[in-house]
Amino acid sequence: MSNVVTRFAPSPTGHLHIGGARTAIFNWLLARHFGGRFVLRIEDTDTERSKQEYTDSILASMKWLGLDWDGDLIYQSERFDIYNSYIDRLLESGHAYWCECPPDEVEKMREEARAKGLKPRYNGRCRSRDLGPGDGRVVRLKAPAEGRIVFDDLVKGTVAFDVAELDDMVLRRSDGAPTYNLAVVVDDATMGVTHVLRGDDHLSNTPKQILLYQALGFDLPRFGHVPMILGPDRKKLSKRHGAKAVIEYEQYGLLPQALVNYLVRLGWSHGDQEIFALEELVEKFGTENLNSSAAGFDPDKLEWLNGHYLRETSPEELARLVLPFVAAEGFDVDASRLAQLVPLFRERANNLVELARVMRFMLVPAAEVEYDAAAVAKALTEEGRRHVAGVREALAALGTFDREGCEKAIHDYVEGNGLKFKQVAPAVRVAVVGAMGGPGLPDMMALLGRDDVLARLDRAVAL
RNA sequence: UGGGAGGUCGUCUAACGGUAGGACGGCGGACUCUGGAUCCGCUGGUGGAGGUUCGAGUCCUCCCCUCCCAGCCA
Repeated sequence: MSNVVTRFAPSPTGHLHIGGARTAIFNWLLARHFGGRFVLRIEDTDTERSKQEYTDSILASMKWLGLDWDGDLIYQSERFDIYNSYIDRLLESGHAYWCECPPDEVEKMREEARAKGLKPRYNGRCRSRDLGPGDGRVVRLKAPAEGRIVFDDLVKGTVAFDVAELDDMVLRRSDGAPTYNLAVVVDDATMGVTHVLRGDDHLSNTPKQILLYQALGFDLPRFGHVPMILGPDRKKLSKRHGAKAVIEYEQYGLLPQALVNYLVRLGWSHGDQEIFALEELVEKFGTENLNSSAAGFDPDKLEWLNGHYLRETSPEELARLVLPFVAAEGFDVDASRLAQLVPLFRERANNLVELARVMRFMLVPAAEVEYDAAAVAKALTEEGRRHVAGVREALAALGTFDREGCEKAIHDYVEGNGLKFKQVAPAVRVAVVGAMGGPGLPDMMALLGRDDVLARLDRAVAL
């Protein structure tokens, strides 16, 4: 057992989005690569915004992605006593103090600083007043007056901050609840977390947290700050860029391995390789090739990758996966039937919703086939219907109704009438499936069976 | 405004200071029914200006642009 411990610490204030998912994947891979532990911790210290429905959604998405965690799920809201005991220690050792300045007064200090072109922050008014506990009071860190904090970031290299830039952040709110920076330090230290991979929106929090590590006498973990995911236009990612929550990708018919592969490749590389199985990622992943510049989300590449995985999945597995999507279209089909269909149809879809859709004409009875008007106008002319009738007779006479037989029957009609396949096939195709597109005609016929095909051809002739 | 992080084809990502390549996308071709599959080809880039060097995407300086932080949110 390695001593590497990583964690993913989402706040249940929304569904898991791709930025968070990528962070989770990176941490999971690092732990698994080194045979270490991966901890899942729900950071619900903001009791107003945290919701159980989001916790449930996040857990479901983690499971869908295949990111299993070690040990019990941890909720910060259950550990307030622990955090507060550490805050008390900081008070005793002189690293923290009580402050009675209310939020609106602190905001005035910020405005004054802004007016002077300085950083907007708390000005330290209660710092030397030696106040004790009291209603409405908070506890603040007594940050050092001077110095530099330098650390070696796994992604960004050496990063330095001047302590003078930090203010005396709140550690305990006036309602007694601990704040994020205190809780995260206490948790990571007491859980033995060795590596903290997170978004670089927390880069500026790192010097504050290092001050806490030092004041509490904890060993520092290795920090790695991965860039935010942007839109393709390099602006902050939003829905207008096509970004969705993980649960929405699941509903959209994405395969988890495609999303994992795509997100890993968005900020990490292993030479020119694009496709990675999960086991391969576990084997090859490391922090060395994590990219320090922000990447833009590309829905087209994600779509292409998902199509690749659709084609790589076994027919039986794919049938099982697409079954709920077929059911959502209103069809009652068993998985063994779908396992026959999906090898043909997966070439024409890039996600499970599409796969269910492109197969639909194979799932309805002959009498309910919907005809595409443009296709009918183009192919089922009088001449076209004559061809359909002729092919119908050849098919009816077949001894064995299989793919080869169907192909031969069409060819026999074609050659017997001095025609070309392409003069006959479009009409037959529209007659059988109602549209111009789709897999090979003989293949589909064989899967529909003689009676169904003849009924479809008869119906088209009668149009 | 102050602090921090970044900038290679449209997007992702390679390139010991030594030939800027791969993938997706786009365009074209092949595939003797259709084609969202498959195969082949083309297109397309180092933000700008200086400097160091035999040689710079790579090192240095300035300018420009983007992102993040500056809640008693996380």
